[in-house]
Amino acid sequence: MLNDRSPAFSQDCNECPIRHRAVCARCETDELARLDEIKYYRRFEAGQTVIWSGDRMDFVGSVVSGIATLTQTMEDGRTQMVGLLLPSDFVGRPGRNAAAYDVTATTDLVMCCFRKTPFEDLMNRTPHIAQRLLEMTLDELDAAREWMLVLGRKTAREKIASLLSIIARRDASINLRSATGDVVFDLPLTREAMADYLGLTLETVSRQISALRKDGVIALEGKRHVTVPDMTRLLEEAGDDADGGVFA
Amino acid sequence: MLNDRSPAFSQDCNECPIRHRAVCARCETDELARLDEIKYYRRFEAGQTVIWSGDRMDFVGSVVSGIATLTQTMEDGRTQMVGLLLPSDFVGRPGRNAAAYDVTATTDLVMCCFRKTPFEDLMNRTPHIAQRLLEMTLDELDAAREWMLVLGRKTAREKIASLLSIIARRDASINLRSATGDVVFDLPLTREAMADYLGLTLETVSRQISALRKDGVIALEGKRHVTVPDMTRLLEEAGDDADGGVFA
DNA sequence: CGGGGGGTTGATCTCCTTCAATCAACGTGG
DNA sequence: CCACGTTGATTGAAGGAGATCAACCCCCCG
Repeated sequence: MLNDRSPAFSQDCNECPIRHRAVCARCETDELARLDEIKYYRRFEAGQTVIWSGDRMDFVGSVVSGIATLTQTMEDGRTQMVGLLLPSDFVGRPGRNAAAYDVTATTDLVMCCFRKTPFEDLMNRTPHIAQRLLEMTLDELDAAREWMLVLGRKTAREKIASLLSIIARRDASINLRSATGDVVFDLPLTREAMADYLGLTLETVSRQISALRKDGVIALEGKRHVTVPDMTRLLEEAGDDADGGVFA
Repeated sequence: MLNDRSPAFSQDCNECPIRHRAVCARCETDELARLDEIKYYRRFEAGQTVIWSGDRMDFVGSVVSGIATLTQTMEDGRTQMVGLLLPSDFVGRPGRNAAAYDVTATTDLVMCCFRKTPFEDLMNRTPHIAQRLLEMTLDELDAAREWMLVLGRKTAREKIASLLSIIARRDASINLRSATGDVVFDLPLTREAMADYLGLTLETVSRQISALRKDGVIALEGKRHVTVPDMTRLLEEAGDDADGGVFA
């Protein structure tokens, strides 16, 4: 049961915060109207499972607000996060009946869902949707490949720095730079989730974050609130080219 | 310069070995004709670079025969393979001008290339191409995510077993099972390329292959020719569910 | 014959995991 | 209000999987 404090979201596409970035981004008014007919909102509390790998999936949808993760689990319990879903990201695969991964809400989550079969039909008749979905899927593929470099070749310290860079960059548009020019954000993940993301143990994550703090690369208030005094320095620590990005 | 032994491939789509699996898989005769107008074949020798990351890319295309790799490199030289391109796989991203990865031929390679701008135009007018490309991209994304689990959470031995399983499975359709039911194939990669694939060093690759041989999981003739007496055993070693696959 | 590319094997080192104790923040019930 | 349990995080000590450095082999080719 959701708590009473959750705001009553408008489901009007015109007021939708992800209107211009989600699968529906390129849709015209009439196309939007047809999507509207098959859509419904769903809410999940932090920690709740959206769907289990292998489960029948009768919807696809977009993250409207909050954060969700895609994870894979081996029989012996080892888990690896394979996707981090932020607002506007798409969940589900047209043409597939069962979920391929566990999807979990890591914060309170609102999703705009479409019944799968009608969505598939509509997609086949609406190039604007298919085009946008292709574009988004190609972006995700690039992100996954970037991530493969992180997982395969970076040290624990570089992995942490990479993750912090990604989070900082991802909501850079929305986000806060303090008056002094520092980059400031909250970690949306627990240490354990970060470990699952990076292929590490939560202890190593904790140690490396402490190390980055001691070395002045980041500052922490509480466990989650991060300040980056020098973004270039953080990018160097990540082993990335320290240029060309939003923060150059 | 290509050697004289390379066969003179027909460029007739009707005789194309990847006709039913590549981007053009769903095309009707007339659509195929239009693709034919903007296509040309290119050949590369084993070891040759198809394109460097960052280079201008004025074509996209399909692998017709041979194997290519997608790799990413850090400034200090660490490299990670992020894609393995087999016949029918697609190279390049519509809408992007520069290559995002190094593409290298690991065997002699034949590609069916399309001039990029005309291809993009055609794609926008031909849902059959866009649909197929979406499907292929989603498959690649799944493969990349599978790979992330391998990179992030598996041991060196499991990584090798996983790679062998993938190779065995990938050309299972084409491939050879000996009279005794053994699965038999040739490794298309050097030890170093395997290491770049798996986020290991080539020494570790060599050791783990030797270990699997000593333990009877695989048999080797020469360095590259592999026999798998018991596919289920190999899948167990890979840490995968030992069922549901082609070899079940 | 020499040389080089690809591969194997050995010895040592190190970074990360594993196991474990401790802590802070928070909620709950007596 | 305080004891208690829980959850998320930090820190320490010990061990191990894989990296690193190095020697050597095999085979092909000029």
